[in-house]
Amino acid sequence: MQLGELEKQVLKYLWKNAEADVKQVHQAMSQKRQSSLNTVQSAVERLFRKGLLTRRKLGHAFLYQAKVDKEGLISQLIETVTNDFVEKGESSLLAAFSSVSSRMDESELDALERLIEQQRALRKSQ
Amino acid sequence: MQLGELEKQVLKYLWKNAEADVKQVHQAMSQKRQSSLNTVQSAVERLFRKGLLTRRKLGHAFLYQAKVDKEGLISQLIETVTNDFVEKGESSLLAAFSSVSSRMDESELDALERLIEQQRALRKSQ
DNA sequence: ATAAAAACCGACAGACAATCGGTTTTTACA
DNA sequence: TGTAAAAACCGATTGTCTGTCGGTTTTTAT
Repeated sequence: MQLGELEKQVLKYLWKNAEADVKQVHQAMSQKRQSSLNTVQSAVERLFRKGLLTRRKLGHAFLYQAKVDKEGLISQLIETVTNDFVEKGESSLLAAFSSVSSRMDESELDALERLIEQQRALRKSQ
Repeated sequence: MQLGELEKQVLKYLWKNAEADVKQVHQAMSQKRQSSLNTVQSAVERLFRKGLLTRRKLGHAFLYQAKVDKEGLISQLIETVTNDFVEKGESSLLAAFSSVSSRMDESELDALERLIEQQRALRKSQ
């Protein structure tokens, strides 16, 4: 999946603000760029068509909401860019990890290990 | 960085075959697609301009070689797709990891942990 | 010197994001 | 219930990037 700059900004906004209509998104975007309302409308609709947003009608406007969270999207993007380089049968996420691990320094490896433990603890408790 | 299908295939070929000229690459590509020699030439040059290949003249042809290995490229791609979603100061690689870890199952977590240990062992021995 | 081989140049088509003007649809309410 | 305003939707344009090649220039072996 291919995301443009404006689309990413919209997503980031919707991760911080649970629901918003196009007007609000446009308002927020105008901090960083001066896109017209229509431009923002297009970007939001593109994201909706891509399945990254949900929406519901409230009054006369749609309220849009992020359908995937940041972590989910990043995972998805990683799988996308990784997939083509992974033999079938192999987990592309794991392959990605092994690609990256050699580029990490000691402290990052430590942090990563802690992450794994955290993840395990989280599962035990549920 | 944005890579097309043909470009990816060229890279994969050059990872398996240390050095090759355009003719050889074209030869290899013709297994999977019937691009003209010129088309392959363009793709190879684009990769060269992107800094993903090196080359040296041998006889009357350039011999091209992958400059990054598969792991390096994947890391780079992950950083690219991740960067925009990561607060500055935060390691985007680590952020990517934490995004993905919650999508992994037990066995993948185990495998990941083994990878970390492997990585550490590798470092101690060098 | 020259012919063959390879590199290089330029052009075009097809995706896709950003952009926005203009039209249609919807809805609140006078 | 007719209408104005708001929002959605449509269509067109621009710019970037990949795939695609034809044609020209450069290089090199003989």
